This record gives sequence, structure tokens and C-alpha cells, in this order.
Amino acid sequence: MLMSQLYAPTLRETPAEAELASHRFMLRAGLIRRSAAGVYSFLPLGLRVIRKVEAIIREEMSKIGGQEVLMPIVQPAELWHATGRWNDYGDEMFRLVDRHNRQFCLGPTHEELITDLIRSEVRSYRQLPLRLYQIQNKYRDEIRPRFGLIRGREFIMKDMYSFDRDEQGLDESYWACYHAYERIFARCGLDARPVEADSGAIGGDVTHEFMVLADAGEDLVLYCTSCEYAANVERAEAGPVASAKAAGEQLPMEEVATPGTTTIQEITAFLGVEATQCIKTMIYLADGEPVAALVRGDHELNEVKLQRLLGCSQLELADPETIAQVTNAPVGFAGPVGLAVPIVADHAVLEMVNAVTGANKADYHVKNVNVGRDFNADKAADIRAAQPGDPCPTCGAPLTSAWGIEVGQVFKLGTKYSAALKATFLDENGKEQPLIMGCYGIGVGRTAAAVIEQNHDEHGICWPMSIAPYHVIVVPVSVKDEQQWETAQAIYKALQDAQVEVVLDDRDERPGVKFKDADLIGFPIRITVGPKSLSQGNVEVTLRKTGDRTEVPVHQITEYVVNIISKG
RNA sequence: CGGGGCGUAGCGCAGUUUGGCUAGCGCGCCUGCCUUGGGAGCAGGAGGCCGGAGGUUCAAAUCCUCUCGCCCCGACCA
Repeated sequence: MLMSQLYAPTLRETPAEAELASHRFMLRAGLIRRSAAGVYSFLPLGLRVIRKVEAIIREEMSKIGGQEVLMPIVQPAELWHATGRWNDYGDEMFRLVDRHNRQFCLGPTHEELITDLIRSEVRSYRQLPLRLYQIQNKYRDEIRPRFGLIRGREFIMKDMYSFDRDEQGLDESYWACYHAYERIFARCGLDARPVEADSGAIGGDVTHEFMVLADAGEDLVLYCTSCEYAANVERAEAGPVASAKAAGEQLPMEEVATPGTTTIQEITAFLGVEATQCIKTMIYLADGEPVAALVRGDHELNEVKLQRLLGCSQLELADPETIAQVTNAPVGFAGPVGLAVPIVADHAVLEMVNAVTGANKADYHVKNVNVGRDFNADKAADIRAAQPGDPCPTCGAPLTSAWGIEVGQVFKLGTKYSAALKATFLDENGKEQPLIMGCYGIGVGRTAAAVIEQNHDEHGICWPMSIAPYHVIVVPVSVKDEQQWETAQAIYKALQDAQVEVVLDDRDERPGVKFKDADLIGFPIRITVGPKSLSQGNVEVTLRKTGDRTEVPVHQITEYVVNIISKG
């Protein structure tokens, strides 16, 4: 490909919309252009990268017996009604109505479709296991699309669905895919790590997310530095805390005036106590029913854990009116003593002695509150967010935290969809059983973006060889110099003949312009054909990632480059 | 959805507070000259319904009303 013909409109300045490195460089290097919020076109260079990521995915899916299918983006509402997700998905689903007033959605995912697709054909255990996958656009009307391809409303996703006869089969499918994902991300040049995760609306109980650790990540990951434990903060178990019970005698409860102090920070300053002595009481509405959740003052409540514990489909902080009704006080003075709604307490709260908490009375708190004597929790559970420094649930060493970009997730779904859609098979005994399902997604565009987050410098992208849009760019310092131009063309042709993906920068530009564009786009190898080296019969090979420069004789250049590429 | 901000040339922005002649600047683009190892220089040039609609006014990018779009923070999220 000639640079003068390549549709890669590079930008000198960064468009105002972009903040993250991946977003900035994808725009500046001419990989993508925005069409609407969270909706992008892929230009030739961007598409080449996407296709390479997809090719790696296809190879690895194929290795574990995955067969590719293509399913509709437009999906009928009935299937979604059958699983209840037409409602559960809420505003995140793009919905449309046809001329006959029939309802459809743009598929945010394909569990319903795939289950419908196989349920009439798969009849026998002899047809199992079955692993089907698709790579295609999916649609989610995100509340806030951002960061370019990292959180779009239209995005390319690979999803594999597995169908097995029993739990053991599911386990095999799950771990086969888990290991395929490790290979896929490694081949894309990513440092990705699997972490335990929450399964959210999609259902299921066992699940791992593959996280690319990067400051730009949207998920907080807690991991252990001395063992393999790693988990999304939504899921991370909070270990036990030191009990205060032995430390002190229970003192008589005492009401104190605390005018205008509604936050833990204000209370600790006003009363001169530690946050660890305070009980934070939050009133939630679980499917509309009020419930009080207690955590220690220095802890954060984990809503995902609370929701899972309560088994509700909607969980939100109660509005001020409800709080006033439940606690007889304005927001900021809630406490468990004498409260008439169900109380859920974090384990750490049960270990507290002589705690400070709201008095359920405007401008008052109570001191020396003790569990068992002054109030009882209806449920005690792990409902706080684990935090850095907490003991690892596996080995007890302190946990560390980091931000992660979720590039893939594997789920054991079980029978949620097969039961709802009556996808069954006959086992060896002729007995009808629901198929046991798993699903396994990879965000393709997001993976490419994550690669840039981990592989860039101030000048631009540093593509790993495996997914670089082209391997090599040949840059003659001056195309007007006959010897340089002839040599550059000869090298270009020789590399093409050797199946190298190469671009020749044939533009009559000053060298600085060509070098800047080469760095921005991120060709892993640059061959500079200039007067200095050429007088020695050499050209200069520069590696984008390391900046290493090597003089190579013109007649050896093809072999030299092919060798670098084959090493990845 | 709540809070904040922005829509003026392909990109980045000024001008809007205090209405006034032909709407500017840098980059990019086109032509010519010149230059060729890290985004050169000179000269000439093209490109705008100032997001859209309505209103006020002798006069609107500028004031008013409505609307559409985008960005950031939060809530939310396979």
C-alpha cells in the first residue's frame, strides 16, 4: 500500500472529545471516526486491527471446538419476554417497532437467540457438547458512552455459547474457554488477568472477568501479591476484622446532640471519635421495600453484594421522604436502634462495642450502642466493599488494588435460558433435561483499545506485531532523490513478495512529517532509506517499541525484516 | 436522570459580557517557488446558513424563547 493512497487521515491536534490515550490516538492516527455518541466508523487502519484481533479469536475458538455462526441484530421481543429480560434490561436496550407495530430490539447480547436457534435441533445427548460463537455488532444504549471504543453503544463482540449435558461438561467448556482467553489476550500483546466477578443481569453463579490493568480502567480490581487471588471489587470477599468485643465493657447508651452533623466525617470531628467506632446506617429500597444496611464508619457498602443477599431485582438508596418516614428524621440521622424495618449488618458491625450511630431523631446521635443489647440485626453478612490492605480471603496477605479494563468475561449460566425457553435434550435414560449453558464474551474493539492503553508513548501507538495494521513502513527521506526512491521501491516490492504487510511512504513530504506519521500510526518496523546509510549500501531499521536502530545492508533487508516479524 | 460545560472553516480556538460595516487566528487543504534525517520558508488561493427554528431590533455569531447535538462529573452498567 502506498501512503499517498492510504485513507488514514492523521490529525496533528487532538480532537476535543478525546481524553484517553487509546481514544486520542485512534482518532489522530486515522483508525476511527465518531458518528454519534458511542458510535464509530472504522477506517482502513482501524479495521485491519479489528480483523487481526478477530482472526486470533477465531483461531483460538476453533481450537476448543467452537463453530462460528452469524445471528440477527434485530431480534423479536417475544424471546426476550420469555426470559423476562425484555423488562430486566431496562433503558439499556435499543428498542424499535416495525410497521405492523411489532416490537423488536437491537441485540445487546444473544443468549435468547442462540437458545432459540438450537432448541428445536438439539434433541439428544449424543449431539453434546456444542460450542457456537459469533462475532458481530451488539447494541447497548449506555447511560454514558465514553472513552471511544472502550464504552460504546454499538460495539463488536465475540460471544461463544456452550451447551452441555451436565455440570461436568459445563465445567470443561468453561475452563477450555478460560484458557483460550488467556491465549487470545497474550497473543494480542496484552497483560490481562482473570479475576473473580459478579455475574450481574446475565445470570449464573461462577464467572471470571479478564482485566487489563490500566489507569484508565473503569473497574476496581483487588488482588493478592502473594497468591493467585484476584477479584472485581463488586465480588471481592471482605475478610474478618479485628473484634473490639474483648476490649471494652458495654457502657450505658447515651443520646447526644449533634446539630447538623450528617456525615461520618462530621460526626468523628464533632464527637472526637474514630470512624471505626461509628455505624453507618443506610436506608435502601429493595424492590420498593425499605431495608436498613449497616456498615462500619470507615467501610463502604457494596451494593452488588447487598442486592445479591436480598435477592431483589431493583436496589436503590431510599429517597429523603422514605428516609424521613422510616427513621422519623431527616437524612443523616438514621440508626439501627428502634428501627422498624429489616436490618442487614455487615460482619464487622457485629464486632463493634460502644458504637456511635444516628438516633433516628433530627440533630441527635447515640453513643455506646451495642449489638444484641440495643438492637438486633435480621441478617449478618459480608456487605461491605473490600479495600486495599484487607486480608486476602485465600491466604491472608494484604490485598492491593488496581484499575482494570474488562476485555472479556466467562460465565457459567446453568439452565436459566434453556429452562425459560424450553431447550431440552434426552439423556441416556430417555429422560428430558434442560441444556446446561455457558457464555463467553470478548469486546473486540475494547481489546484493541486496551492494547493501545498498554502500548503507547507520547508520539503514538506502539502496536504489537500480532495486531499491527501493517508490519513495516518504508520511508525514503526524499522521494526526489532517485537512488533513495529506487531503493525504497525495490525494498517495498521485495517485502510484498515475502508476504510482509508493508506501506511505502511515497509522499513528497519532508522527513519529519513522515516520521511523525509513522510513529503515530505505530508501524512496528520502520525502514528509513536515507543518504547517510545508503552511501554505505545500507538502510536503517527502527523498531517502534524500543527505538532500537540497526544498519542493514540493502540486499539482506528482506530476510532481516521477515526474521523480526516471525519472532513477533 | 441530576450537576457543570461546549456547538463559529477539516482540526484546535478567538470574537458573545457591552448588538454595528466585508466574521478572525493557528494548523491542515489547493497553486507556484524553494526545501528534504523529526510536523521548514516565501507568495498567492479556496473553504463558514456562526448547530437548528422562532422572536426582539434600523441592524443579531452576540439579546430572548424553544429545540437538537456533543463533552465532563455523578448515579448506572454483559
